[in-house]
Amino acid sequence: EKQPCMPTHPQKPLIIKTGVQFTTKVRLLVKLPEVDYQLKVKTTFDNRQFFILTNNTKVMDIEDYSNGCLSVEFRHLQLKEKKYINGTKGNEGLLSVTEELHSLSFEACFTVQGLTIDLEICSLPLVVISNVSQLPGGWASVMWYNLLTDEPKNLTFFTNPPRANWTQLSEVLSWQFSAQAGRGLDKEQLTMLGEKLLGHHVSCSDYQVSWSRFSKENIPGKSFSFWMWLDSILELIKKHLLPVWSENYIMGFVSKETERILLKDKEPGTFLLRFSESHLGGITFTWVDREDNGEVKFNSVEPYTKNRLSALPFADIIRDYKVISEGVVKENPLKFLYPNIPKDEAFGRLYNSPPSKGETGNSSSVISTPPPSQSPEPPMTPGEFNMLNEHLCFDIDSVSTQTHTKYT
Amino acid sequence: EKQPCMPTHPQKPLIIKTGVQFTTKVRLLVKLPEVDYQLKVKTTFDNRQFFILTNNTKVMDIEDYSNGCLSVEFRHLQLKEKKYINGTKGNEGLLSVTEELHSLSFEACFTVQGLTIDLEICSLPLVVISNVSQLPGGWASVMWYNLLTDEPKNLTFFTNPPRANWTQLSEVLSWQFSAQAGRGLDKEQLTMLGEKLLGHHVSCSDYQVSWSRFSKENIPGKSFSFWMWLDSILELIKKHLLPVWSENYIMGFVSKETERILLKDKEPGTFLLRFSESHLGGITFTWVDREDNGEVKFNSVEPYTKNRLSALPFADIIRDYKVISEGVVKENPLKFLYPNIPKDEAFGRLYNSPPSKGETGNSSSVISTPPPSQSPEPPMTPGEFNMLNEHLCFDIDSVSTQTHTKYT
DNA sequence: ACAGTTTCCCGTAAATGC
DNA sequence: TGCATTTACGGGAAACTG
Repeated sequence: EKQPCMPTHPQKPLIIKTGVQFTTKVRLLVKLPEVDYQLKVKTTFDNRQFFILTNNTKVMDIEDYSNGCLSVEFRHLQLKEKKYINGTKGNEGLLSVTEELHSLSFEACFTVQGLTIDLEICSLPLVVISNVSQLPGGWASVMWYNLLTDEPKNLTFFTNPPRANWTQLSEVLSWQFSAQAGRGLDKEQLTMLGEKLLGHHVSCSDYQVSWSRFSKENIPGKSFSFWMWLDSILELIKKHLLPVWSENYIMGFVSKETERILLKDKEPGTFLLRFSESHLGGITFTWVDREDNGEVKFNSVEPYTKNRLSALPFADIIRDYKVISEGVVKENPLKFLYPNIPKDEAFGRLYNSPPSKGETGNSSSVISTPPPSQSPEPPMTPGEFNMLNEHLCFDIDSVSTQTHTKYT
Repeated sequence: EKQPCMPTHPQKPLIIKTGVQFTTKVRLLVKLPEVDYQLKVKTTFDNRQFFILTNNTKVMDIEDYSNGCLSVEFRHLQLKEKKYINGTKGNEGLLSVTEELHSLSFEACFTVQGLTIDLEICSLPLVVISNVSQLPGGWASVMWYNLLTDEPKNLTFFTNPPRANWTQLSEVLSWQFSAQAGRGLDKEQLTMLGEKLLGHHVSCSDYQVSWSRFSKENIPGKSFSFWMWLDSILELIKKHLLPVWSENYIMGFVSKETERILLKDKEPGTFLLRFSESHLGGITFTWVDREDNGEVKFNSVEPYTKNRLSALPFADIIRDYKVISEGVVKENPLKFLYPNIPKDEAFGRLYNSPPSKGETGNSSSVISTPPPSQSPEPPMTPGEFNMLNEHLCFDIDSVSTQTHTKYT
């Protein structure tokens, strides 16, 4: 048999894609008095809509490392959709796929001292998707559930999802960046996000955000929701901007107005990096310049998307950027990363390829001090997050209402 | 049932990837006297190594358009490898996967006028692969087989594959470019290829090329074979250079020496486009320049690969190319496409995006006359090629030795 | 250890279904 | 018809296997 094959989407547990292998583990916390026969556990999925393609029964084993408690790990489980479920779908058609919550159940039956014990336990709510394009939507659901309820198993949560306080939500968002991209969001960045989501109410009081506003309805004038937009940025960072982001060189979330306010009094050639608000997964830079008549001028480039960034890393783009106007090539207009860090001091050690053939650009390796990192407390702590990441992990006796005991 | 889902790799018939759907069709050319019952056909694959996952039995139908002859089209067929075939693999382990030839068989049995007729027919040799990365190798096999034998079914062809005359082979190669990229190869291009493959013997006589030299052994000093290299170029053209190639603006196959001979007496700024010989799927340009002291100088860029070309189309790269040396930006050094076509006249109408922000570059749309196209006769004509492309198509009575008749 | 081969699965495009 | 969802499969990478 094969070995590792981690669960689906290592960064996003509790989301299972049909046809893709996942792993789950059950541990029996109560110590059974001398169960000398093999304790079989059976996993089943949901009620109607999906089923487990692969072998779903295994025998519990003593965990070698810990104190002899029994556990089973199911590997290579795979979900498939049931076809022809007499007409209607399992869940009411009002919810989107990523709002439908499912659960994995584990059953075991054994006899101790004349008692037949029937254990059943089921997982936290799971989201099932059929394509990775549904992953952001699924993850939005997991976050919302996690943030707003303590119920271990409320599969109808999204029929009437509660609102979230912006304070709580912003912590979750910062945590996403922290856990996935190595650096959370600071107050200013969160303020911009809050205003984007709620208008300028944020400052007044602790406003509430609806589920729909967060991840279902489109941002006015755009063709994507707030979360889709934010997640596209997270993905861009993960794939192409990790060092630049974790060094805190990307201000990222700044409105155009704020950007101008920040830049206008700065040295010409001062620039900052921000994420595109009009396109998914784009990053751009804006620099300030002074006209001959002394007037302040702002310039930006078309956002760079993953396509362009996979051809040339962002740091190199910054190093090599040139403006050519009216047939004259000017020198690189990017001089100081806001507020006033000389470009090469900030990006020097992030440059990758040598400057493109015959290019200017100083690639000396000035080492910049990594700025101090600090993170707020999130609703889901990084420890919890990591644990979830490890496996979908359940402890049988922790959900005691699920344990039925009957007498022989 | 679903509809189109063409066979695997539309451009490369006779290659089937496991787990990917393909289509095949059988037609009964003899007109049967009044067969009033349903004529069932069964498809089977090979003997040992693979099997057809999906439904493999269908009833023949009268083709609506033609003259009432019977045919079946199998759709959504899928191949899967048989596991545990008692120790050894089906074919001797000496051959690589792409050299193992397989066949699809069709069987039908019916009774006419007291005779039980047992029809069996089988396909041309097929190559089975498990990953698209094996496609070039598989296609090499198909070409070699097609070029060097007329036997309809010699599954052991590659245990001792014959050599090919360079004259024949070069026609096949040109045909690949013609069929897949819209323009074949001219004499000069083929000469360069011949020399690459055989050293400088080509000119002397009609040299023979071994199968191994063509697609198995690496080019000296490289980590890929001749065909892998050539096919990587074909793929690059198909994906990123189609218009430029079909307009004949890519000389492509020129040795560095020839390149210098061609360019040295030309106007400074004359450039030509050639494919990288050191890396798979790369294209570069070389231009001639004159130093202050009058000495001729040649410059080239690092090859552009699919990654870079998917970020910016090649024509735009040529338009926007600038050299920056010692802090001074010079104007675009590319002036005339060899021999003497003004750059914008050649590429003008192929420019895509507007020149990058504040860029020079004349994007006026000068229409260039498409150069006359001429193609040599190939071993496999384009008509034949297209027919193969349509479906794997067999006519039952065309392989009469496969028809067994027995009496009741 | 390693090369040839297969498996895995993301991400895009196309097909399907509602 | 249009949108939500699923299926298809190329392509890169990891896993497997002799």
